[in-house]
Amino acid sequence: MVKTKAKAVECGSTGEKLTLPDVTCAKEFSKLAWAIAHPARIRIVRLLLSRKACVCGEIVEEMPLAQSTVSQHLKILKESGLVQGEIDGPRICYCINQKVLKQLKRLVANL
Amino acid sequence: MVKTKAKAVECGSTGEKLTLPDVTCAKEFSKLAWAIAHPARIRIVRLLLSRKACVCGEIVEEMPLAQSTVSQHLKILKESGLVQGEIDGPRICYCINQKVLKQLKRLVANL
DNA sequence: ACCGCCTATCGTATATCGACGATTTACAGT
DNA sequence: ACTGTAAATCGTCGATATACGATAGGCGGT
Repeated sequence: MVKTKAKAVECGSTGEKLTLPDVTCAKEFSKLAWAIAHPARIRIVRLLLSRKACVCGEIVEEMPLAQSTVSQHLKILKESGLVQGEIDGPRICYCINQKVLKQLKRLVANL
Repeated sequence: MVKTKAKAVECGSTGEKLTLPDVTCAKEFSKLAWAIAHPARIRIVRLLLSRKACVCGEIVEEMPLAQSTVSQHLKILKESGLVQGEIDGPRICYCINQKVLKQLKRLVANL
């Protein structure tokens, strides 16, 4: 049921203009927007960007939230594709997926 | 209870970089992201952008949703500031608030 | 003044989010 | 093999989102 879905989203990646107010990519777009539609997740994204990478524990320390809650937000971010986690020794190293972040920026910029 | 809240949000409007992964503006940002975190609302925004302005009835016709549901989404968009509605004769003319849209674009671009 | 159209709001049901503590799983080191 | 740490998952709860039909309000035209 988890399905992580790290599959690269194609929507808008070719740079076309998306002029149609169609259903086109609205779902993928909204999913990405959803990922940053919470203050805690925005903080996490900024944190990851400022440090390039981060283990979960560091994130927990920076936020006034329980570990399990942070883990939930990380899961949402991973499912959106914005964040990816690599097992790096004993811990898990989270980092921003620049490709997806760029896609999000492009989608918003093309609004 | 409606309160439209067209108040200009200051966050990021001066163009500073927002390097801190702080709580700064995370709430305002997430609120804007929230506004487009639903396929139907993205469609509405695109529709409004492609036509410059639009009455509610036209939007309802383009979407597979009940009129009351569309009205709800419009309310959310209005509360976020992204959309504003002006009473134009018998109907209500909705349009994008370019200032807020630009702010959203800036916030995302500065991620 | 009445009627019909357009939009907003109310009330309601269902689904999902957001938060937490408790538990389980994975891995490094002893 | 055992232990301890790190992270994910489970189970639960209240709050909120989403959707709809029904109803209320505003405005033009007859």
